[in-house]
Amino acid sequence: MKSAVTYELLHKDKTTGARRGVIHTPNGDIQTPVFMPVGTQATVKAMTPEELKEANAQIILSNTYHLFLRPGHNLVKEAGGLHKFMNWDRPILTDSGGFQVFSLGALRKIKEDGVEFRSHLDGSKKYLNPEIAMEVQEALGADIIMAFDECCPYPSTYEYTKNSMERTTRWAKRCKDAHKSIEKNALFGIVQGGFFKDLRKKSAEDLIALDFPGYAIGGISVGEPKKEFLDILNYTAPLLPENKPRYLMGVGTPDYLIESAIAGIDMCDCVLPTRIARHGTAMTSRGKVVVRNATYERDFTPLDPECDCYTCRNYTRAYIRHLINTKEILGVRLLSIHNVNFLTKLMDRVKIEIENDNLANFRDEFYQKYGYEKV
RNA sequence: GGGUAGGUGGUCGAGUGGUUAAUGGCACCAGACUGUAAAUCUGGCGACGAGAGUCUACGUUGGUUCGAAUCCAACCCUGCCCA
Repeated sequence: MKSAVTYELLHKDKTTGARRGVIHTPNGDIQTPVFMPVGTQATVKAMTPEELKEANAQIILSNTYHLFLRPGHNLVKEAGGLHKFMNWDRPILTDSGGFQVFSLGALRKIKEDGVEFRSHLDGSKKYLNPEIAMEVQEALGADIIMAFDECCPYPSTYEYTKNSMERTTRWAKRCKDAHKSIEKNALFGIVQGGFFKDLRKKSAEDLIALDFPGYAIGGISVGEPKKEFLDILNYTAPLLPENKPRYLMGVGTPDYLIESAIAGIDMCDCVLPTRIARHGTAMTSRGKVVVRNATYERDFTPLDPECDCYTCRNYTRAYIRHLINTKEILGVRLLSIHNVNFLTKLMDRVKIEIENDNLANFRDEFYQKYGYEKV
């Protein structure tokens, strides 16, 4: 049976090995490497689908756990699926709820069969396991769905990480067995193993044996130093099949996105651009601009002089600072629009640099301009 | 004119003899944020000082007391009620 999602490699950067490709999905093609904005509750906070398209967002994320609690996957199914429900006709990826096993730490209990949650909304008991995560995600109807996993905290012991990783692999098998709508959505496996290379290798091997149509790396970018992040990323990414999409979960910052592409990653997602937008910060070609700070009170220039997004074409730092400081909704909207644009444009640039076999140079230029230190 | 309630740090407002440079909220100033429990959270917020610390502060002036934002007196100002 044909997988819902396939990967086509177009070009490999000769200096780094970064991959320029296309992911074919039921709702259209995705040019990679790609940054995917996160819309946990069936909306990328503060942005309309039209604005996302104008920002050249090719695919967005949504979340099993959150939609399971509210409004319920059956309601979304009744609405005609997530695409129709939220008026987004491009690809969607749903996360499995595995990240909530991590982020809702105190509110959940992990067992072999699955995870018992206390709802963060009302404290009621909820239950997710591989089979339920599949049922929910199939009802939502995303193009790419994720295996139910556990994302380990940093730091975790070897023993804890090993047990967790092995359970995640068992869960992945159960997800695969439970997954029915193979032609409608592709199920990706998630490599775990924390910060231990032998565990990463074992996880990758066991998951590859299960033959998923795509693979994710989970459990990094969870608070560790950048050096450790790069170490595990650069070790793990090459373990994954060449002919399938590689997805690094939860990244992130501009430098991490470039490093990910260099490591041979095709897809990344992150809440960061929209979250820091809500908290008053813009990502720009010259580094972070905390536009709510007093220094921008009389700065009548755009957020980023090199940006041509809707926000930068029309509004000044001083005005956006005023909107943020007066808690006007428009401030959050304008910053979100800009930040998502910034990252999608960054990835557009990365694609061109890969095609020109120039990604390594571009990274160095970018680091210098943005103000990052090389690790 | 009489009565009454009150005047506290940028602001609103606690405190009614000592552990009070003075609770809180807001405003303001920073920081954090990476598969979203996040339009959230953390810290700072009298002056000088790197710091220990020093100084100046609760309408004004005087007084009581070892010690006062807190008690007393006079005065100034504000709200409300009565003339």
